[in-house]
Amino acid sequence: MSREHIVDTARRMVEASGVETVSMRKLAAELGVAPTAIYWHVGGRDELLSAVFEQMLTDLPPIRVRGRTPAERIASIARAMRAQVQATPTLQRLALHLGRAPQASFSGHLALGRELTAAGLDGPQAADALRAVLYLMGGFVLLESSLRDRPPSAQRSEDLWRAVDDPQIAPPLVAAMSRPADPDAAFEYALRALLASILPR
Amino acid sequence: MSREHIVDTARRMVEASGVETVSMRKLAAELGVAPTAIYWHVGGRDELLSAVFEQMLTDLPPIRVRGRTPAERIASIARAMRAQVQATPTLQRLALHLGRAPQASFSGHLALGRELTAAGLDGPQAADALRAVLYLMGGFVLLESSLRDRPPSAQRSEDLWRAVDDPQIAPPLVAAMSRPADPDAAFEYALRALLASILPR
DNA sequence: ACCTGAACACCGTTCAAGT
DNA sequence: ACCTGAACACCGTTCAAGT
Repeated sequence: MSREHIVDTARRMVEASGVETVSMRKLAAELGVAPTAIYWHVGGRDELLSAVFEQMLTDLPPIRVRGRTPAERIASIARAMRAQVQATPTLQRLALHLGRAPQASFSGHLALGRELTAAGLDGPQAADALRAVLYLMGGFVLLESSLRDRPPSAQRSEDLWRAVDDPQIAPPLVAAMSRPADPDAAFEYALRALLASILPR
Repeated sequence: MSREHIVDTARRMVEASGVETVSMRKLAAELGVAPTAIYWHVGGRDELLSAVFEQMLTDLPPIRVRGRTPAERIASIARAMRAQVQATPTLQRLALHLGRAPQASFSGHLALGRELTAAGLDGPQAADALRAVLYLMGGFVLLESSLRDRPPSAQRSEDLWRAVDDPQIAPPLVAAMSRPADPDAAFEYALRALLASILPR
């Protein structure tokens, strides 16, 4: 019944069934202990979740940079960050819940900073570029996750498009929007478009 | 004690203090009635919130399109959508909670479809472009809102940057990242960069 | 038709009491 | 030092009973 054992158990529960469903009482039952015993070792619920978050952070592998040109290397970082976020949905939900989203991806921020410096960008312009890439990546994964763990009653954008009959919109466009999006392709498209405008050539 | 009166009261409460804090019991107290009376008129909590969502949707003003060139007009739609989302944070939180985010911004989707058609784009390429703009806009506002209503304990990305000491990152870039971001400027920057690559010229 | 009251199965957290 | 039990102030929802 150490603090370590409690945090480990909480982490297993969070990873198995999500942040929301983990309660102090269920955790206590899992530990075979009274709910109030937990408060002696860790603080309240949010302090416990913070400890879980910190533990998961240390297990995060570093971001690997690939490619030769600056555009390739920056794109590879953005892809790696997105992949890491997608591979650790629980960590991301925790980060969001605790308001520590920046910390969960900060090693990627630094990697982007290094590549932009190497590409010859500097100062406010480099910061604009860095933030643009971060916003694009972060926005994408946030959107994707909010689409993924939607409630059962959720509507899909495709279904709304299928009912569209607007003479000012080309029918092939309506047809294309009525098919499910390929998020990977959409991300590649937007990322390339952004980087093409951002980087000096 | 009509269904209408209940939904109106729930809406006032949601707008005043957020989705999470509205409970059936508090709403009942506000109505001067037993909690269980609500169930006769509307269904459970989520059905009630759906009714509030639908009522708020009908009050949404249409998206206004400005500018002469396709790039200007598309940019104006993206800006208007972002402004509308920012002006209706309660509606957006409701949409997210209920999994109806697409519906909350669909008039903007259609406006983009019309402008891309007018710009001569069509089929899958137009759909790629449309989705890229939507993802950029949606991602931005999601990120901004998750930064805005962060818990009191939240860290800011600027504070993390202030502690950075990496010889491979130019000091002026570190300094720029240590200052708070201007979200409006970042959005304009990313939007322009994206549109410059997307639109045929 | 419409509302109440009791009840069920949950929450997080505090705090005095035990060992 | 570490744990329990009772208690407080909450949840959403069901359902028999009242008028």
